[in-house]
Amino acid sequence: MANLKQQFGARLKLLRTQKGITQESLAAQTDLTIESISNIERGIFGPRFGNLEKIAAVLDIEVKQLFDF
Amino acid sequence: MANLKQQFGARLKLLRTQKGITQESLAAQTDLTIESISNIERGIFGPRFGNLEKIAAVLDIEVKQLFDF
DNA sequence: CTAAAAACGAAGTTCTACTTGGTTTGCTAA
DNA sequence: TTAGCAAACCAAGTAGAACTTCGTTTTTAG
Repeated sequence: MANLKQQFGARLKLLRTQKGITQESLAAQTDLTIESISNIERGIFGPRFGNLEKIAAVLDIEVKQLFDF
Repeated sequence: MANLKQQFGARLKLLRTQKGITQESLAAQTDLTIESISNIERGIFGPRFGNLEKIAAVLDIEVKQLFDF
């Protein structure tokens, strides 16, 4: 796969769907918009460190697992 | 340890020193300034995804290892 | 079929990574 | 002592990516 953003996005999408939660739910719990979650999952941009923490917390995983690909 | 930036910075510093390379050398190879590397290692800010890739490449490790703490 | 979930686009805003320039501290060795 | 290197530190400015908003379209699931 091309770049880190895309790999990260695909990994996030997988982990999110495995948890059975929607983009909307993840957005609400991270104080992001659904569009931002969508953009992150599609590799349009990578989240900031603060949001990395929030995302991992909502998914109840460690940050490093988001990069485990 | 407090937050992700600080944990990441400490981890980066450890991996860099283990490789025996200076902040200046890392900065040059990543097209960042030495001050930016210093700020990252001190947890002042977290690098963008593009620079995450560069840093991991210079250290010859996978990105996830930078979050392995 | 239909409704929900998500992709997608464009344009604007906000945030913070990153820079620049400089001073200071700590370490090591001559 | 002195020199020299590595890195901490600080303040202020810039750049650009993250993030938003609004709207439309497509995909997926029931």
